[in-house]
Amino acid sequence: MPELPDVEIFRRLVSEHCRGRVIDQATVNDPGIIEGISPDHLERQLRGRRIQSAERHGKHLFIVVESARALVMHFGTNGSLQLVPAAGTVPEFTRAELTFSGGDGLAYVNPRRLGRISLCDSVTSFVARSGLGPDALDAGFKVAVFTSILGLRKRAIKAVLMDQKLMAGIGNIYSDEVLFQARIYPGTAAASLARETAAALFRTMRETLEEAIRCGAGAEQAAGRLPADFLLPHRHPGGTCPRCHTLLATVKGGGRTGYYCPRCQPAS
DNA sequence: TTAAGTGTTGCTCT
DNA sequence: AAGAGCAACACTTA
Repeated sequence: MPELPDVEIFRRLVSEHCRGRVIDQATVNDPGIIEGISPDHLERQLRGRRIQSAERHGKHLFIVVESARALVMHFGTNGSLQLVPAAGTVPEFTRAELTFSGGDGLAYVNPRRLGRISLCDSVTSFVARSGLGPDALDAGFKVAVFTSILGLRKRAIKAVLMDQKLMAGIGNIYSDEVLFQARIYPGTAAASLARETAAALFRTMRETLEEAIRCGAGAEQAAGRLPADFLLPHRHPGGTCPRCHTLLATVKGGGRTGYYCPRCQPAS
């Protein structure tokens, strides 16, 4: 679930509720979730430090602390971030937790343990080291860059949108959503899209992601608040197109299933 | 009860 | 060398 819009919601949660707070204690409940640093070391690095800001690049969340280092979080397939009130108990599957001086805290919850937490020196160095492409929603990511990325690829447009090394933030769910909104068949070779079609896709991609964020993204309860023409709530076996009610079709690729409307997104 | 499914990594094969 | 396909990771839900 956590793709760009979902992680952006987490970022705003941290920015609104944790910025300026002093980390009283960092607790690692599951050492398997921590990468490149010992839980002990991580706890020592964070204790007593103030949270400066929350940033995001693609599906990665960065909680920047005053030492100028940042806690990097990836949520895997179903992780989330939840505020824990001072008197509250931590949610099930909490793998790590930050406790603030007021007694309340922030829980990193991840049932399937597919996510990762690490520490980095800066967002830019982490992004460079990981080889991540530009954030799909970054203001500096211009349409000309997008079209040139597509123009070089013979792969399916869906695979290109999901490739974090080409651009960061879009996964299986939102690649389906974006292509549905743009009315493009997911298996279309990226390079075969006309320049104007690619430019329109770029705009649709940004609008769709922004709209998802506006609606609260991710969480199941947000599904009801999404625009009526969103594919997301319908992308399951037996689901029908929110526009023309045609039975949705699926396309396999990269070990996952893509949903699309065979009528609105015909294969050319 | 079996299988699919959200993402990433790393490996093999073409 | 790009790109396709697969298994692995752990667990829930249909």
